[in-house]
Amino acid sequence: MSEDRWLDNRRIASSVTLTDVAREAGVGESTVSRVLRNHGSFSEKTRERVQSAVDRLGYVPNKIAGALASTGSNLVAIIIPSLANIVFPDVLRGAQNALMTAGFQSVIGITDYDQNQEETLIESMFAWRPAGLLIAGLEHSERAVTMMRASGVRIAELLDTDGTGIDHVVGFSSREAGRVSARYLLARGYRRIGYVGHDLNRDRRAAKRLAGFLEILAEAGIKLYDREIIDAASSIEKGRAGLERLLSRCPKLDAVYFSNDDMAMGGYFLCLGRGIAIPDRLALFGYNGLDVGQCAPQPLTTIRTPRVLIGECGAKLVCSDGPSQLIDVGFELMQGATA
Amino acid sequence: MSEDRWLDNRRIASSVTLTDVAREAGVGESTVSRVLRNHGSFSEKTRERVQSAVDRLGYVPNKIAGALASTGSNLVAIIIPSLANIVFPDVLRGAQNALMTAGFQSVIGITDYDQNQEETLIESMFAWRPAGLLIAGLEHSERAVTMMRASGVRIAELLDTDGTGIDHVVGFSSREAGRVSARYLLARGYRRIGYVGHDLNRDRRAAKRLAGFLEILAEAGIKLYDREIIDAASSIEKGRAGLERLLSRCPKLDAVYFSNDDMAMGGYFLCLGRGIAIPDRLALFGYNGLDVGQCAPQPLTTIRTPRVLIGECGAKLVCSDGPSQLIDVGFELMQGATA
DNA sequence: TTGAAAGCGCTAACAC
DNA sequence: GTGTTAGCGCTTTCAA
Repeated sequence: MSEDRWLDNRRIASSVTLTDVAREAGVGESTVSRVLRNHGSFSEKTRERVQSAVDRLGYVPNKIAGALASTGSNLVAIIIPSLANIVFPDVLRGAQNALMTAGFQSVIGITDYDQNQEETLIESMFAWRPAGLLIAGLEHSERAVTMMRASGVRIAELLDTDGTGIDHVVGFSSREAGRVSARYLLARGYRRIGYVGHDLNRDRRAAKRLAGFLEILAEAGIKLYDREIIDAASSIEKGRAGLERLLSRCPKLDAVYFSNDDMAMGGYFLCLGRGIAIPDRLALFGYNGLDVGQCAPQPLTTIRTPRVLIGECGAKLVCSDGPSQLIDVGFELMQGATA
Repeated sequence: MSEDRWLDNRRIASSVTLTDVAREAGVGESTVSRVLRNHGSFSEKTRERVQSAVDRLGYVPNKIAGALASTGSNLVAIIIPSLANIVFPDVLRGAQNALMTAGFQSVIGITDYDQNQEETLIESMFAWRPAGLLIAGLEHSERAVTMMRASGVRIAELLDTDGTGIDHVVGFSSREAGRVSARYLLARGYRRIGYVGHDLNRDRRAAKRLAGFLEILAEAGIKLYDREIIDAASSIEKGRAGLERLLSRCPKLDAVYFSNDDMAMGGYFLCLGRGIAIPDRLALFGYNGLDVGQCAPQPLTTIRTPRVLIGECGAKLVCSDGPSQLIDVGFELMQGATA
């Protein structure tokens, strides 16, 4: 250990340095560095001596120093709104998977759907000079956009293609998902259609879906029968409560469009409990294509979104250089038994 | 910008340094550092000049350099087996929340339930000299334990208390959860009890629950009627398939203990679809206390685990110094309508 | 209250 | 194939 370090109790264990290894192995520092990174040339004999010194000392390279010296880290920043909505763990999973494979590590931040928080996070992540940034959505504060542009860091904006991106964009059109849902319900003959949703000010993509949905209804000369918006994050319980309230106001509804599958499952459970016949008495339409909906006795009619794939694609783009890309991964309408 | 940097196109934008700020503000580097960290003394006038220079230049402090100089980062490593099982996003959520509040950033790693992978991750995270490490479970490879011990990094092992920890431990006894479940079913009079579970070699805590469950059955002189183990991660679909197979072998079962709520929901859906009366014809018992189970027409009888809390506690412990603690957060049996 | 200077542990020329 | 040396951008004494 570097002499004076013996005095510092707290850090003895973790402060074996490359210099120590070099001394132990009886070679120069740069030689150790070369061997460890397997870069440049050295003899087999040297590699063995270094390796054995590393093992003997229990040396763990200090990436902080490494990153500073080589101006570049293997960190990739990921910024998402929440972990409570399954969408984001799924995206994260795809991203993590691709990143680890490529030798990157992810630093994550949660905005709680708050643009100020997002701004703060971007700044503090950039302070680590990440190799890339994956971020949910296309809507950011002006300052956030400026920072991202100025950073020189590769960016991938995920989950949405309705708008303009900064660098890479991977997702699909939420508006179009809403449109497709509306066309489907209309084609099946439903006319007294209600909506049960959650906090649209925060979940911008849910708002876009509803906008697309209403657009098609309007084209068909139909207006939404009624809507029930819950001022909270989406959940099964909120979906149940929302539909309950909506039905008590409008018993004549023949179909309900939900802001996502969680909400729709709540509605489904309500109907099951009350003996409301699905889809004859009431049709239900969700969004996301979650397992829970697909395994129910009557699979939920919904739209499946390739969340894991989006994370993967974004991660790959950000790790490789090349021109900015816009990748529309699409979505798929799953005809179940609820609409 | 530092003169020679003008030549390096790729990094112009992000390479305003503290030196640049000092020059722009007409003060010394250490003064800028003090102002930025709000530490040490400086005049109000100076703070304004520095702040304005920072804004003008769009300076973002380089934490890599900062961490190297001060030997200490604000990074906390989090290592979990998976993101596909809701348990871990929940733990992560709790941890993230506490960490951000305390000014830390989290670097996450996924082991995919693989101890070698875990070992590799621990090593590469330690290379960033994190302030702490949150890791799921108490079972690690020998080398992993050695590295954790030697690192000097504060560790919190989460979700399990059945075993010996390295530093802090936050969780509850999985064995005891299994025992409580068995006692409950026995007390309700069930005797022909089956088990439907997922890959126990990988999910050690599920294995411990089953062990506790069997222990109580054995004490009562009862043996498990039959079991169906699916060699895959838990999911609603696998739960359904598992129960289906089990029932075809043992139509006389009167209760089934599932490895978790996902699996149990699959079983629940199977019964719903087949018109199997719950709990009279067949009782179902889960684990985790997920929303989906609690919102079903017949709430699932299960054990609620304080996942978010565990993440929070672990994070707080790791960020503050103090003696190693063992915190048993307990769990709660939720009597639903399925058993 | 402020500045100068010596590192933090590593990488990357550049000699040899 | 290997060692020497000059930084990377910051924090931290220590004087002034």
